[in-house]
Amino acid sequence: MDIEAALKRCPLFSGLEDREITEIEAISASKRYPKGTSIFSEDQEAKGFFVVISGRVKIYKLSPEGKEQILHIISPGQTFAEAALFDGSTYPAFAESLAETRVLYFPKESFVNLIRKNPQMSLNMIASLSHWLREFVSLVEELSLKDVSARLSQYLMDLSAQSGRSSERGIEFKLDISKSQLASQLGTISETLSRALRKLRDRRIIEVEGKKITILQKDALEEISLGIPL
Amino acid sequence: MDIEAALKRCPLFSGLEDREITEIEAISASKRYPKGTSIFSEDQEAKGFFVVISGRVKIYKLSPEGKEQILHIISPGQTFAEAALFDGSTYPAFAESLAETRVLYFPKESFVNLIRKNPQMSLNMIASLSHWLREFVSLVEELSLKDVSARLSQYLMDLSAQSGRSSERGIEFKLDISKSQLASQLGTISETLSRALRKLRDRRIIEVEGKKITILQKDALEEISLGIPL
DNA sequence: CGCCACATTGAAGGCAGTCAAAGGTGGTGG
DNA sequence: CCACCACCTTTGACTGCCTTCAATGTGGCG
Repeated sequence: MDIEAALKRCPLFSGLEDREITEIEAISASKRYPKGTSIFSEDQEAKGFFVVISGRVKIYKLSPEGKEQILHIISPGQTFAEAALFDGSTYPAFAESLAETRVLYFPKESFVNLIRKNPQMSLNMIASLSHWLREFVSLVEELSLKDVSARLSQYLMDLSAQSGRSSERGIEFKLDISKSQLASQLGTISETLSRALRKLRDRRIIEVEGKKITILQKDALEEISLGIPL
Repeated sequence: MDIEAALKRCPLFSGLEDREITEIEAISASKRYPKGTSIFSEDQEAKGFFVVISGRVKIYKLSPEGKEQILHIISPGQTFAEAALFDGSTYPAFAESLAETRVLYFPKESFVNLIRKNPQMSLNMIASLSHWLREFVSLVEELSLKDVSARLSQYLMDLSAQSGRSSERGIEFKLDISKSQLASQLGTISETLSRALRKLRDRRIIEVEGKKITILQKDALEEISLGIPL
């Protein structure tokens, strides 16, 4: 993955001149993290923010007992920890690479200056933060108002819409993370996720083969995702 | 409550000239909602955003079965629905007045123009969104990783820090919303909240008299809020 | 081939939600 | 001023979803 290509398809930098992109690149530092490396920890001082070039990063919280709640998984071209630069002085969660990952790192000071000088970037930042906010509203809604089956169904619907391809049996796609990580993202644990998947399988709504999922009854899955009782 | 006073202590407009404040006021419309009035509904087209002048507004989600999750309660001087203007075209939740409420309403188009022209306001908006984001991270953490007692204790600690006064028995303050609304904000229902309060009372950690709370053992309350088992 | 992390399944227990009923409170109109 | 009513709050009994604990299965990789 090329650095400039990643920057250009990053919403935060869209609508900028090549000249400006070059300027932006100039204040950044490239960093590399092997799989499973901590990028920053909760409450650590927020000295900069990140753009993922390749690999993937999970942003998560931990309970005192060690249960993990994934807030978001960041893919190439996406940014993270922007908000930490503008409110408070620490990162609000943990960040860890899920695979070998390359990022661009932007030190707080120079990036804030850049934004001050560049109205277009301000607007992009507002759009980006607004989008994050909407995602968090969804997450809160799901955690508070829906059961695990509904959350799982929603996730499967979303993933199928974005990476599914129809086969003769239904819509087919692969989970892009391990099932225990998926459990963390859905606010539950792997045992419960396993049982929820099995229930959907037993009712012939989906098929599961390792990471491969086939949606057999899209309508039924959607109903469950909306929280309509079984 | 005076309109100009409310605008001036609104973080979104801080650092602006009086001239600019006047300009801002010019594009807004004043609206009044009796207690319990819907201001907008989920999925309704987002045509503007709001500043609360007086009264209070709850932003909330509803489950299909009618359970309510309050996302935030907005007090005078605070804004809401800004993010809806910059991502997607609909409001992501419901808004309803908790008391007789006056707001300033800013139509989307003219407000977006204002922001485009005013870099300081862009920065304020970024700060404001970043702050919201941090609050939502906390909410997700609490809902997913903490039990009702911990969430309640956290809430009481926060409220006591902001409006408590020490008496001879402990730190005293009043709940600023009804207990059923508090339950909704904590992601539970009034029966469960009632039992959680009773448990704290039985253990002589707090005293409860209607809306009046006295914290007798701050240390114990803090431990519970951190999720340390009883 | 054997290890190790991931995944699945079963049994048991707990926290919180549901249902139902009784007590309390504030506001309104007679 | 008081009585009534609507709404909020509390309590009890019960249910159920999810977690915990424990054990077994499985697949990829050195």
